[in-house]
Amino acid sequence: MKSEVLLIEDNKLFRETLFNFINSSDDYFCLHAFSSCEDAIFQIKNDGLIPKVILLDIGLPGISGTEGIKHFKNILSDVKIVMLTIQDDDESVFNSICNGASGYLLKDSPSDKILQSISEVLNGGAPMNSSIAAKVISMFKEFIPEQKEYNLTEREKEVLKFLVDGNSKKRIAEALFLSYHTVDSHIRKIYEKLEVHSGSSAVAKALKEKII
Amino acid sequence: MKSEVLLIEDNKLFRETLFNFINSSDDYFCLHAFSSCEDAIFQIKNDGLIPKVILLDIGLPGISGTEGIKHFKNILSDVKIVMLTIQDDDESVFNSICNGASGYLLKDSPSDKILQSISEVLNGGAPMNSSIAAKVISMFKEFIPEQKEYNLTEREKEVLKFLVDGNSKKRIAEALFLSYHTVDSHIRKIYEKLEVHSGSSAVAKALKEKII
DNA sequence: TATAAAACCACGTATTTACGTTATTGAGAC
DNA sequence: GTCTCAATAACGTAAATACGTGGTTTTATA
Repeated sequence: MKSEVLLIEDNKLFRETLFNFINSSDDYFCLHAFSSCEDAIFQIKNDGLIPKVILLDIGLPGISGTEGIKHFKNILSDVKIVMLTIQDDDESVFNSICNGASGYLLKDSPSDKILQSISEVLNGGAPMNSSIAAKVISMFKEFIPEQKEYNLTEREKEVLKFLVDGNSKKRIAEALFLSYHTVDSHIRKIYEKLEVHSGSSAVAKALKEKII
Repeated sequence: MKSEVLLIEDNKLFRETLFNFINSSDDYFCLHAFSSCEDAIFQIKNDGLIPKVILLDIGLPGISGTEGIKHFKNILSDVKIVMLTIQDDDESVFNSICNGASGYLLKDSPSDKILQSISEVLNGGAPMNSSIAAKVISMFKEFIPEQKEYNLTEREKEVLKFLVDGNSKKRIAEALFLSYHTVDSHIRKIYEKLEVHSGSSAVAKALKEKII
């Protein structure tokens, strides 16, 4: 049985071309093609459409593609979303990922790529070309701070974890079967090495710099 | 002029096959193929090889591919690295990205994909198949926790920021020209809303869930 | 085998925190 | 026009914290 694909694209020519192309394929059919998220959301809610895949233009008037993802994920929990994008809109690609899009298809992709992408998202993949992938990697890399080395010992890291989890010295001592004083002295060492003077600061540093 | 590609792969058959294949191509040549990072590093340092691209097996004895990236990036600042990988080693893929690899090539990729990947990394892309891309996205998504809504007021968020920066109530009061008691009462509200009972816990929650 | 480092423990104390309770003022909601 | 909530402020206290200063034992490692 063919899987239903839903298309949302404001450019009439592109929409109709893509619509016809998908319907001429062996594996997919496209019952509806909309020019806005609003229209699509309305129809999904009223007619109970349950598409497997949505091809969603990233730059739409009204509710943008990026925003639309959230709505569609909300009303169609299992739907896979492939963004239709042009090169060079990092911010949108990033936000689309955050909102739960699966794939990224350049609007000028050859038509076989389009069917291939649909098939790939249905198999749990995240199709995107290498240039978009490079952007994704570079954007996400900013979220992974490279950690400085504070030369914490294993024990100190262990205690620090407990601190991060909000435990008091007393509780840590109990959990590790140690005297309160020992925990206290470990924490002093931690403060010294991290150059802080309070538990909160230690926790902040541990989390910000991914020490733990 | 052909671009030099360096190959590091411990499986003899695969190494030689790939070596010959690349050398039969129009655009690239492979002067050297090594079976370990150690060998490659030694030769690069001694013979002054300056490859443009390194095809690097992820699972190598001795210095692993993942670790090797750091060495190669160190001695060859402009080199692009494409990892040769088998499916299902999330951890390695993730670490490779962190260490600066650009592309990911499945070992069973068709040979034209190999040349295409080399060309793509040389053009700044990050070639990878959709299944690896899906893994990359899901791994990185863990670094972007979606924030719950705790309904902190602007003032409370402001105070929380100061807490995260390691300030005591007294200092916060001074900084915001407030009475100690006011700050204290803001912090109580924050604790209540975040459901915590200490500054450390509030800081941890603020950072972990990107409230701030 | 010296010797450094880590892990363990203790006493004391000034300071800070967490939290119970109460209260005034102003802005926006209904 | 009342009512809720944010923001401000205060008093008190038990508990926890940060840190000075001391010590022992174990474990690498030079």
